[in-house]
Amino acid sequence: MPRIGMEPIRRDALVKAAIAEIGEAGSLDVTVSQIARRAGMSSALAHHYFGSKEQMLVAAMRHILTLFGAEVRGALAMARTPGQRVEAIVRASFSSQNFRAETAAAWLNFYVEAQTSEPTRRLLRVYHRRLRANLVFAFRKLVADPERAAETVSALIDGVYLRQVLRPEAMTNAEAIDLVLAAVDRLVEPAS
Amino acid sequence: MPRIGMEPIRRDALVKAAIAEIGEAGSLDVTVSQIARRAGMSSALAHHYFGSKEQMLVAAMRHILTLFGAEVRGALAMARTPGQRVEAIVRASFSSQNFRAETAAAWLNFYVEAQTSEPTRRLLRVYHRRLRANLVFAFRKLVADPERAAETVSALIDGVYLRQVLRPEAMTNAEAIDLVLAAVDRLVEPAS
DNA sequence: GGGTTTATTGACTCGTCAATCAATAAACGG
DNA sequence: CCGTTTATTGATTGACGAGTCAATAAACCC
Repeated sequence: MPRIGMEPIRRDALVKAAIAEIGEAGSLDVTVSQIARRAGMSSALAHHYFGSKEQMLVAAMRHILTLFGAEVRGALAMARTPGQRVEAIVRASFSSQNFRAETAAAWLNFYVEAQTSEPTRRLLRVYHRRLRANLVFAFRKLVADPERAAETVSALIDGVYLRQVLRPEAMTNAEAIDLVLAAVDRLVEPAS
Repeated sequence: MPRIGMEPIRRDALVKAAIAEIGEAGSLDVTVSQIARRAGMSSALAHHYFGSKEQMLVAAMRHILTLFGAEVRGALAMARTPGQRVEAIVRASFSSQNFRAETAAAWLNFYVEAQTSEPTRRLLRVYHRRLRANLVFAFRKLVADPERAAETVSALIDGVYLRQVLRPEAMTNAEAIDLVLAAVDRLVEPAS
């Protein structure tokens, strides 16, 4: 049976299965067996390709961050004015792709993991740095203190996500975008 | 050896030990044995008084929320104007008591736990509701849409906490208060 | 002061789970 | 073709941890 060149296919399937499983369970306490079963293979094979559970989870996280980064870049490419850049970032952050209970759950758990796993922490910091840099750049022409504005908006985004975990029914992604953009308006207007 | 009337003392010691242990580990994956040892007793005794690990963790969380609620109430009692009420809530949220890496870590883990534990979820929702009600009341005389302002500020507070988990050195509690109060000013000013 | 209640623990059970291994088999390469 | 590499899994190991239990003993109560 062994067709060759399985490695990338298997790894990919495992990463996707891991994300689905984490989202569904709402926790990182998912077993390698569960993930492997969902990806259609034995747990032994999962270990064969990833070596350890931690490395598998890091790969899953990297995958999510990559998708997210691509979405932000795509939205930014369309923006012409500084205001549009901020809006693009906010909209990408709450795209229906990203703003779902299971994705929020996965994020939350990565934060927890980051407290004890150095690679995870590094990855999350990279994401933070990028988001922040994008926001600072966008705010540079809009407000007196772009660093502070960027800090405020990114904290606000994270906060809205956190609430999504606890009460998924409380806010749609359109409402989330409204809320954050309204706050952005307030941050910007007084300076103009 | 058995002095009587130990129950409240033991329960109290366990709750405090649990919080300390969770904060130190940065995770809810702490064993009952660890907690019990820190509290100076056997794990069997911990089970005797709490029945299960979950109940112990819920008690720990309730304790944190009680302290937090008391602090907010105390600060609110001193406030005379609506603006002072908002400020009181923000300051209490980031009091040096609360705004520490280990407390933030405990919070974060309670959010995770809430995804699978109904009692935990209930408790977190109660906290959210109270904070929100306090903010809405304070904002009523200050802005056109107090609900939205309350939502924005509480999300902002949660977001700043979340960042504290990942980069405890990035922000002092004074800076956190500054950041949030500056945003509050922006939310309020345009309406006046 | 004997029976009941409360405090306390060491030892044990029972699950679970990450990780390893040995075995099987197909594909590949010269 | 035959030796090596790649794919794959069932079975097993080893650790760890929640919860239970029986046993000990002090305190309390009539």
